[in-house]
Amino acid sequence: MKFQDVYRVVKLIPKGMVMSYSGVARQCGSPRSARYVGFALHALPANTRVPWWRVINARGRISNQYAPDKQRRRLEAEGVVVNDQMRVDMHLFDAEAIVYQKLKRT
DNA sequence: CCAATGACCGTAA
DNA sequence: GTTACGGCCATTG
Repeated sequence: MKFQDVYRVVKLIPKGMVMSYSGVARQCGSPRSARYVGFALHALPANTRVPWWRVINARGRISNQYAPDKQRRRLEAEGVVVNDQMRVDMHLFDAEAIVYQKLKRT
């Protein structure tokens, strides 16, 4: 599992949906590397086209400490509902199953 | 090479 | 619902 593996999976998250760090790690084939996913996203340049804002923690919370407001605005712009505690309902917006199907198809 | 470092997670109390 | 802790592992210095 490398940075590029993380980016490849994150790019498969559809607009208007989210995925947890651990979910991304699972779909990369390294289920225990959730922490590393955050490390990979942190390393992204500002102008990247990798949709890093669609990755939140497993409890549905925005845990980005660097640009939480930007992340929230981008999610809401796509139709993702973020409540006043920076939380998203993972039951409604989790894209892991969809990403899994996309990867399976290859 | 080795140790430290994370935008984390699951379990336990 | 909460806090605490150990495990995780590619990258970096």
